[in-house]
Amino acid sequence: MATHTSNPEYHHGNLRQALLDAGEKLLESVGVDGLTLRGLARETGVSHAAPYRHFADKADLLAALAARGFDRLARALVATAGEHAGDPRGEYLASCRRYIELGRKHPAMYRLMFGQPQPGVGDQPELAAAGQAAFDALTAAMRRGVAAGLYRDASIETLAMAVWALVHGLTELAIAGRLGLCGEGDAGRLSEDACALLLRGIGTSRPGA
Amino acid sequence: MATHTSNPEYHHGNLRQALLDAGEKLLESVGVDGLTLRGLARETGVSHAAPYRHFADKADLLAALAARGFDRLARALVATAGEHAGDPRGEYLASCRRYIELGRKHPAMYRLMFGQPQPGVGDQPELAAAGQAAFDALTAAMRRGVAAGLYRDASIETLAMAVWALVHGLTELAIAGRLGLCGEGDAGRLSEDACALLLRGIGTSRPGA
DNA sequence: TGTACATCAGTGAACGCGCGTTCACTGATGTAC
DNA sequence: TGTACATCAGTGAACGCGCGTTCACTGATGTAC
Repeated sequence: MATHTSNPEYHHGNLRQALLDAGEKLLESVGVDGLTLRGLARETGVSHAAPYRHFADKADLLAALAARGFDRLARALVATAGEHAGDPRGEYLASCRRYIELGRKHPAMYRLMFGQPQPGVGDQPELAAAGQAAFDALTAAMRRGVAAGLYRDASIETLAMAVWALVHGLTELAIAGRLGLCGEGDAGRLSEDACALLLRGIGTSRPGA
Repeated sequence: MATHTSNPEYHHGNLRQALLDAGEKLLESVGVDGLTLRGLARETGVSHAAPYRHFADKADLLAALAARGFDRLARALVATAGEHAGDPRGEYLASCRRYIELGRKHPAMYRLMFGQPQPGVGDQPELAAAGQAAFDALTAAMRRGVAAGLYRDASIETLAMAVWALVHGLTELAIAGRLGLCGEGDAGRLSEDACALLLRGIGTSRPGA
């Protein structure tokens, strides 16, 4: 029952979490392709064999990392919903903004989540569940919008996928440095405008036009 | 002036093209991460040092490969425009469809084009030009639509980026196997509907609603 | 038409590298008595 | 409270691997005379 923090050298106590924390940091500094199990152990101050106590192999570690990313995304969407209860239009715009910001802030993590950098990553049930939860958060938001009469009567799946694809595309293009190729290029404004245009398309109202 | 095809064993004649051809094939069978210079040489039936006659290093080869992808994309968009001259709405829908199909057919190539798999790939001017050409094709299409009164008076950049982000997002999600998570999941129909919804948002007309 | 030579495109041996993974081990921890 | 022991988490040496890249070379080609 005693806490495990007595000796920070040996019997680390929470190596699994520490590895995932370091993994997120390394991911951003060195990219998905540069992330190695050995580098991760180095960063964590542990022998290169230690991670194998907590992860079956590299793909397993990567999947756990990606699952973390989806968790964070889902939580961000749920939080945004809470901040805009009863205002589905505000929720829509804020959710889009938040989604894109999150991806741009952690580009390597975002790409890990949606890439299949290593064969086998997709097989992990923990990862699949986390991804599904993030999509469910988005679907729930669309459902609220339909109930409130914000969106027209297309199927929820179609609405959710259209929105997801747009914000995903904006995020990926921003990460790739291709948002605003024409020069003026305020990527943030472009994203906002694009999301507003889609809202016009999926919405019932005819705001200012 | 004589053709170089006399001896297929030595003095290959067109190794550069052959390497790029093999590169496209390998890309699809083995993925970006699995593509190696040595594997490429093997596939082409040439020693592993031979590619260095034609490419400075691996990043250079990858950049040339990605440039090819953008070339094809640009040409597909231009061809689609030709097939729908005077019908901007038809052009919009056909272009979206064609874009997504092309990406789904060559997922690894598509990801190479928009990823930064190796540091330095983005520095290649040939690649930058090819990417710009593809985007220009899309921008030109939007300009025609505005001239024809199809789209409202948002800036061309905003219109083009909104469309690009949506088709890019749809393509990436499809590649990642995340289009149609809800089960019914006809990814093709979802894509069509999403593009039509955006058209409603960017368009001037109020078709059937 | 024939020979000498410069040029060019490939060859194959070799380099060093860091990786993922395994394995026998050892040090720390907590529990049973 | 004190000792014996099972369990667990980490260590460090070792494995084989395939990679990107270099280099001195050789075989083929085309041109000058």
